[in-house]
Amino acid sequence: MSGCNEKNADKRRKCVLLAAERSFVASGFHGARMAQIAKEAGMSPGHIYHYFESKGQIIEELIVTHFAEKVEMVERFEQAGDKVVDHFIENLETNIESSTDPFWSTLMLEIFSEATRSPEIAETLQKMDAEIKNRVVEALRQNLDVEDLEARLEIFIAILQGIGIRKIVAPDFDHRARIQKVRDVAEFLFRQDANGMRTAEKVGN
Amino acid sequence: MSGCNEKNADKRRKCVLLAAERSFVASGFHGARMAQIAKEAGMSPGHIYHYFESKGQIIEELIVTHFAEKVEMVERFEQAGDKVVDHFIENLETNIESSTDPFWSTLMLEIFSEATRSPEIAETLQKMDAEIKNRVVEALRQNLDVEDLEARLEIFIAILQGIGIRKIVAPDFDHRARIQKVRDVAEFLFRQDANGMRTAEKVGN
Amino acid sequence: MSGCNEKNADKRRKCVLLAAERSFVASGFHGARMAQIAKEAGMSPGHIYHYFESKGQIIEELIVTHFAEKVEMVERFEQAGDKVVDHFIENLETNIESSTDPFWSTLMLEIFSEATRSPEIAETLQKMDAEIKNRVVEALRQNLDVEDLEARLEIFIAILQGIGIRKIVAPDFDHRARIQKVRDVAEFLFRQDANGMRTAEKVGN
Amino acid sequence: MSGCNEKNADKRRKCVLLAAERSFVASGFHGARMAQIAKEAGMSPGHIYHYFESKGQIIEELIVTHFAEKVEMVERFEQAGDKVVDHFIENLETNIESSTDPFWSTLMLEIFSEATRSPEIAETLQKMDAEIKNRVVEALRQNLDVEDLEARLEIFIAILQGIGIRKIVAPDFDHRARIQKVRDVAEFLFRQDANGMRTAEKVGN
DNA sequence: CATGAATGAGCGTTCATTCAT
DNA sequence: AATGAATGAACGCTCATTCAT
Repeated sequence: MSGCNEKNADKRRKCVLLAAERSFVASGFHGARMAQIAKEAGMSPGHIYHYFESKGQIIEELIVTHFAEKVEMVERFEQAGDKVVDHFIENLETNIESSTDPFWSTLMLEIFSEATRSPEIAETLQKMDAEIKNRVVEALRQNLDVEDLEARLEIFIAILQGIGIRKIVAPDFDHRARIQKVRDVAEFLFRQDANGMRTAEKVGN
Repeated sequence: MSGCNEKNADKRRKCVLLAAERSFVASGFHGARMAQIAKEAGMSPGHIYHYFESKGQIIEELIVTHFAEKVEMVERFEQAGDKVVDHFIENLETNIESSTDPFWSTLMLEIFSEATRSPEIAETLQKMDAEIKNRVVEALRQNLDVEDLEARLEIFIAILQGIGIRKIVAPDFDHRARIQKVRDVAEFLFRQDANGMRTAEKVGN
Repeated sequence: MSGCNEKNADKRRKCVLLAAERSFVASGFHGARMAQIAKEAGMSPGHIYHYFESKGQIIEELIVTHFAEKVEMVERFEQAGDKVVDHFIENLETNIESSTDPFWSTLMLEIFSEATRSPEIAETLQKMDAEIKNRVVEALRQNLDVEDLEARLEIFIAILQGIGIRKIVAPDFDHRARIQKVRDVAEFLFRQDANGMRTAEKVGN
Repeated sequence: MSGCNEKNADKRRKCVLLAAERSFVASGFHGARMAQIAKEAGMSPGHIYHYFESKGQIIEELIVTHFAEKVEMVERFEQAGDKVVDHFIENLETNIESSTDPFWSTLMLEIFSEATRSPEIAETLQKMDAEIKNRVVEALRQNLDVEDLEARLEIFIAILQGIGIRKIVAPDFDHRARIQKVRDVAEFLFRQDANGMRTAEKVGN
């Protein structure tokens, strides 16, 4: 389909990863054929094995790469100092988009699905997920109850991952409305006053 | 393993569906073998084709069945009249549990994953999802802005589906804390005062 | 080529072994293709895997079977009591033929060749060879020096195995002359008088 | 591993043959990969095709070379005049060793094995074997019955080739004992007195 | 002369599906 | 209705060989 006329070996390798990614999104890990990936990468099936030992290795590398990108995203938050929450909510749309574009959603679905039956992939997944969460908690902790923060973050990540699924299951739904609502929930979850004051209100009831 | 000595044809058929379900949860749609399903159902591989035309048909039927169960759940809500939200939030834990137990999560993950590559399954999925959402919106609409309600519901479903993933990715996280936080968000999203009064508060700011 | 219309599973299995044997003789262990074996056995390639786990398993079973036949041959000797040597030399031609027909020679060559690089096959081979030799030594030991007997037997087996090769390398050589000469050497090696007493007796002639 | 920094084309060519030989002994004709041979020869896989048309050609040339060495060995016998047999038996151990060291045995096994499925290799093998035998017969004929001599030689060669196999199949057997016994058989086969005249002369002793 | 990236036919094997019984 | 032996197309992967540089 697309090919890639790079000559540099590293770039050719990256080429295969990109081709594999496209194939996996289109057909799933099991559905995508090495021949399809090869065609997509503009090389022969056999040559892929110069860069990767097996189809499984390509999948694993794709997973690791994807999580590394998420970690980078988190690192950008960390640099926001005590304005983390503001920075986070301001850039919510971008973050949601990067976490849930159909491409990644589909890939993540494959990964999650694969994790339910491959202990190795499950372990990789859990480790990476834990690292990201810990870093975010660290960035957000400030003067808040860490345990409660973790729970709020857990739900927020559930929303992000759930949104990825929603885009597949309900592709016609107005995505701007979706994001706006996520923003409301994010404010509810992370604004200091969102939790602190709520209790007070309840007292008022 | 389990088998099923039913003689009635319909029950034998259901037997296959249950066996397939167990196999799919254990090994995924692609990983589960017809031979495995047959063994689990206590019949020969060939005989499954008396009840189903193909493996794909079994999968499709399983999806339809699963959504029919969700519809039933929704119908129970509908009978709660104007106490829908109270009823819904009171039973939140049960609902979350039934929507996200590992068994269903895994199956749903398979279904979502399959939907990304099978247009027929994607269509089935979207239709059923839309029906459920419409029914819930209908039950909840009362005196609220329907468009906004749809968005809030969309996010809430995203949370439910996301929680299913979270249980797989972060199995060690305290699930009670997770549910408690979902309850908070549900209250934030659906309590009349949660949105109506919030505005007032904001005005107060 | 030949096929085999057996219905009995055990016989179908044997069918595959025979077909594989023919294929291996014709093309070697590596040269023979599963498709060729399947065709020869009169079944589909896939069906072979109902009877055997892999090509390697077929090879291994063939080797074990072959050696079992050799052991049976040895057992017939054991029953000859103190007439072992006479019985052995009288039936020399039959024994040589059964040990060196082109079919077995070729197969053994494959086995030996394979043994040089597969430790498992080498071990199987060495164990079986040792068992056969021990049994023969036991049968022949009588009142003779066992150590020397072992050496003579070793050379005799070398001749048998060498003859197998000769039939491949020098197929035009008069085989009767070959056998006659082996008989002379066998007499030289195993007749009680052949070593030690020989000279004296022959003098008596 | 070893490489070879020769610049002379002919020597580079020989380099490849030696590398191939080592690879074939280690992994067999089928097991050895062109890449392995290339690495061993210290050049690129592609460059091997400057010297050889194919892997098969390397194998064939190796066989021819090996037999040429045997011919040289025979030529040294020829120069011994009427002391051929004495010379031959005196040097028996050396000859056996050079004919049956594990390196050559393994290679010969590969060659014999290959001959069973490649008519060209079989023909080459048969021609060279015939030439060697004829030359030896010529050297030994003296005053003996040629036909019988050929048969005795045939058996002796069978022993040599069989011994090569024995070293693989029964590596723990005392090799000195093996050689001593071969010497006995060689004397039995080739000493003028060994057949017919033997008895009388021995009496004379 | 020399490289090594690239090819692609072909291998062993799997498994949804069929069909004789 | 029920079996399970049988099929065969298609997969992931290998490796002798080619060829642009």
